[in-house]
Amino acid sequence: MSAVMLQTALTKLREAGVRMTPQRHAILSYLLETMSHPTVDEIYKSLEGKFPNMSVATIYNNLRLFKDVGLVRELTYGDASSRYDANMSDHYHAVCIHCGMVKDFHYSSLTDVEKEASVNTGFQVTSHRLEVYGLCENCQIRQ
Amino acid sequence: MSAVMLQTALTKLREAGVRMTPQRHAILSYLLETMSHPTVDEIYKSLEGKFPNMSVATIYNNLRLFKDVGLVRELTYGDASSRYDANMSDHYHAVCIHCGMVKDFHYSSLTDVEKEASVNTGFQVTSHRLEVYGLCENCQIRQ
DNA sequence: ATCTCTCTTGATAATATTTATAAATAGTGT
DNA sequence: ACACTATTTATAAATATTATCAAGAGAGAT
Repeated sequence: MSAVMLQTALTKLREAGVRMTPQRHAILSYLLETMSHPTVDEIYKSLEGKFPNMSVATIYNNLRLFKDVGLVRELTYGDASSRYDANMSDHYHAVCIHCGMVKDFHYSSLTDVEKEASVNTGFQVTSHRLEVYGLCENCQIRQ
Repeated sequence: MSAVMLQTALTKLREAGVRMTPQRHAILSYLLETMSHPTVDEIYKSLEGKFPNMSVATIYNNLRLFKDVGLVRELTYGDASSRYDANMSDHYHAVCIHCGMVKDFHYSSLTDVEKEASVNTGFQVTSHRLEVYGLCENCQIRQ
């Protein structure tokens, strides 16, 4: 599964005229392998074994690139670090208010909300974001 | 309306044992008067006529206080400044992706989502956040 | 009205995340 | 292998927010 997704992503990048580099490849495959919605710092630490000299700027640059091409989604959390999700399928997130862990869940897409919001506000609505907050299973035990 | 809400808020603070100060009063009443979900900087600029020496730290401190007491809600947007909403009634937000403006809208509360998410993820869900993104009326014209 | 205790303010430094800059490096097509 | 250009690295800068602490000001007791 992951291997196929990586190939698809690489093709997409090639078609977009994006040059492939070892760092770029490593960041992308790490994102596709993990389900953990990592932060920049987590990616940095995970790859410093393979790339001891990699700059954090490289990670930021590539994540923005992947975002622009439509390969990853950025999840922002106020002043806390953003998290990055390479799972572009239709899903939502549950965020732990204690440890920050993010877990996926599915729910029938809220197309009604976008229509309703558009009528109500006059906005030309293009997307929405839904998250639930609470304690993850680990943090429930520890409290 | 606003006057009543201010009284209610002041009572709530007094009951919580919070000391009243001119700055605190000004920030709170400004938040209750405006419907614009202001940032810290906007609050700062709006009040510098009355309080030329007010520190931004004072605004941050008081907003956190109001948040803890349950008088305002913080809306976070990644690396951009947070916005603050003193309307604690049940509603959602439409955010303009061009100018950042936030407009309220109403929608039948998504209690189902929280239940579904809880079952799906094992989280003990306490709240949710829903936002729609798009172009506000002004920015639609200018594009 | 004044005293006193304690909380708050204001000024500034510190922290953290992200972006900008520029020289060195490395892809990729020819 | 060459040359052109994008990318990486290292570092500085920008931005938002929090921490620190001395000075100032509420509010209840006297």
